[in-house]
Amino acid sequence: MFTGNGIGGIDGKGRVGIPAALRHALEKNGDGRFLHIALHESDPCLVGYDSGWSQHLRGQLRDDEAAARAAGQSFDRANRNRLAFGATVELGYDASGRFILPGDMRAIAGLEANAFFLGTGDVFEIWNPQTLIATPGIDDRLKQLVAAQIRQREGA
Amino acid sequence: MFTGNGIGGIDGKGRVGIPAALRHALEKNGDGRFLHIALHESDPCLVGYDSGWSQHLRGQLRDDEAAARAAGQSFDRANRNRLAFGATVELGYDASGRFILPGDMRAIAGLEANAFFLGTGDVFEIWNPQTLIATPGIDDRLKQLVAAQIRQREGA
DNA sequence: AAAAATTACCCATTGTCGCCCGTATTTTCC
DNA sequence: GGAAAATACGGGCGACAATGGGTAATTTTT
Repeated sequence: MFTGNGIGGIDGKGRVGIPAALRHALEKNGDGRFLHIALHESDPCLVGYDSGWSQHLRGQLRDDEAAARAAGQSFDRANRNRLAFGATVELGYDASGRFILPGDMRAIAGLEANAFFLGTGDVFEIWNPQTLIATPGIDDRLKQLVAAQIRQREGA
Repeated sequence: MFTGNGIGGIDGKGRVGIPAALRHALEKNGDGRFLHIALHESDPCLVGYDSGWSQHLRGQLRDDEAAARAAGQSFDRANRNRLAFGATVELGYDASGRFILPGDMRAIAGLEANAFFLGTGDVFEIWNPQTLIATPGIDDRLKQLVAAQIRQREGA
């Protein structure tokens, strides 16, 4: 379970630090120091999860296909798999919880100096804080939370 | 399992480099430095896989046919088999992961200077990046990934 | 059969990535 | 409040990925 939130810095070498709260959840369910990063379905951010959840996702994909077939519906396997496997990467992180994000993913999420990590239960999201604040439809209290953390970080 | 994606360059001698992420998957399941290349059944790209998967293909086709029958859809077995078994080649690649694509296959996929490799689970696809972006029905997020990688590669 | 082209294999260079260590700052616990 | 642990961050170094070029063996052509 991924709960809580936090800001991880991005250094000059492009290394992104995972806040401790979420890192502990990763190490609990995954094996080794690996995490999976995918594109978010609808919002301009990334999604992260452990290898255990990744296997769960694959099983779900299989079940979905079987269900669609049983119901006589069409199932676009090619495109589902392209997203599920192609637009997902497995990355290793070092002992202090930093991983290197591929440049293309970093560009899509618009990540620069800071990355805001947000636990959402099964997975967590990675945002550019400014982008989150600028995105409509997100609860104001959450935005205030992000703004406060940014202020605190830059104040110090 | 083929996951992730990447761009492999095509040099003046026609050698295509396999990105490391997918190459590792190849070496895990295949024996020796060989890969199988086939034509994609519906899209203007190529399909690649290891020698282990080539043995599973027969069963996969059977399952597909049964599923199509059950769903009341048509299934052109003759042509599926022609594609799956006739239009494939086994190629060797060198120690740094490069192979030489036969001219006809290269022409069909419209490959020029760059080849975009896309993992889709059991197999991976090889695209001309421009073609992928121009092909309808493919998720926008994937197209953004490709575009970002091309930009990054040519920017540097 | 000789010459030319093609292919497979090998070596060298460059740049990047992954891993490790040291250090400063914060948090926790006694 | 002080000690100890944990977190976060910067830098260095080795390994590997990517790319270019060269050479020998095989095939094709003349």
